[in-house]
Amino acid sequence: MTSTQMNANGSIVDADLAAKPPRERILHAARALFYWRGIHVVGVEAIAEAALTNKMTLYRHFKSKDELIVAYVRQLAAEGEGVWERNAAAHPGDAQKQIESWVAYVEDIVMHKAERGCALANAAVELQPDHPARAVIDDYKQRKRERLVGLFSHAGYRDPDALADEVFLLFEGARISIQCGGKGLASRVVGMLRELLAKAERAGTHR
Amino acid sequence: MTSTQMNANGSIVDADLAAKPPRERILHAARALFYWRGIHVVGVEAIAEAALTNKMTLYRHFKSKDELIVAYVRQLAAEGEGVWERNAAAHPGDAQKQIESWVAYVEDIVMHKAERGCALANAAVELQPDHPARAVIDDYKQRKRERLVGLFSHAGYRDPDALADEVFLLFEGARISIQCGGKGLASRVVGMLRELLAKAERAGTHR
DNA sequence: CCGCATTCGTACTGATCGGTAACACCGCAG
DNA sequence: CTGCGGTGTTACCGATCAGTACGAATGCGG
Repeated sequence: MTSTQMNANGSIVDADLAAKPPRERILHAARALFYWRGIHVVGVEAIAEAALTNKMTLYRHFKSKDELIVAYVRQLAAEGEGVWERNAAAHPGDAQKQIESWVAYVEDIVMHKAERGCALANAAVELQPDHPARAVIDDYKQRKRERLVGLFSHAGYRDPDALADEVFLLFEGARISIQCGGKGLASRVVGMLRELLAKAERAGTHR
Repeated sequence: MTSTQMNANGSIVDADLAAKPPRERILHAARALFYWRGIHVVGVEAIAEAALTNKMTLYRHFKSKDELIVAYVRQLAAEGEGVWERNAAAHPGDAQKQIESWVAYVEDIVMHKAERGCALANAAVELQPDHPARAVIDDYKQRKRERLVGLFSHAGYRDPDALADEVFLLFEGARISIQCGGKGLASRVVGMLRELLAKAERAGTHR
């Protein structure tokens, strides 16, 4: 985890960024600009500039802007997977603890991060369905739902599929609602998730 | 309600479109192209062409592309409001029937329309937070939630605010999930809504 | 120290963007 | 018929887009 931050203007605040290899810098800059400003409104020149390099170097590492977009989306998906794996490693065999940890993670996301919503969902909105990055996004979202199902199943919930659907949709709805309507609505999703899980657990145990 | 349709390619299939005044045609074309392809990737020339006119006429009716975007968003919001008002007029004083009608409307949306998600949410994703259209979107989403609260309140549900939040987030999550992951997940939202309302109603009545 | 391959930066290409100027055209009122 | 507002057409503007040619700089093995 780096200490890199970016304000809404897109200017990068990262002291040790210059020390990293160019490809990493470019991906880093693309990530921030794509997220905060949008994929199609950001030109490759702006990305190269934010990465403390130039357009030529960018095209030496990425064949085209589309390929950079795919790399951007892949990076996001890989980080999301990493969160799940670290969570599983932190509480091995304890699905209930993993769930609680995930809810805390969601709380952090909704309250302090993701002020522009889910980067992958935003990318899906901006990209045509046949764009190669869309497959990455769809796979990630599906795998995320499957992880939820597996978690709820292991934790002994009744009907883990339905529970995962509901949790998934609530989370997605919260993230998309952050940018149209503010954080107030989305911040209540954590309480809803906790209550939903508590009720569902009872439904599974008092059979 | 017109019989206008548009395929994913953006070609307009509307016989009596040529008879309408230019401004209406332009808005009509912009709506389809903005929704299916995205706001920033569609140029004004393509819009004018789809509207069976040219760029000059477009700029005679809209000062700039940004103003056209605002008009596009306003049109969407106005239609959404119209649905609510017609629903209220169809079942005057009967909040429960209005809720059921709304759920059926959601089912229709999720199952047959909105294959690219909510047009207003997509616009919010594409536009910067300070774009004038964003205020229209935020207002609409907030009013929509307030309508849900009012409906649930009149129908006698306990804690209509919390219920409206949950319903709202589920619906928003379903719409954003249509385009990343397919219709399978989103189609289950209707059952979740009905079950959620049934449970909440019981909670309000067996006090 | 030199030689060489890789990387970098300037400057460019053709295309397209949003937006405009100038003018021909059409229908309609008088 | 003449005038006139709205529409259509063509050409253009400066800016910016994705992508590239090519020389300058650079690091590194010898």
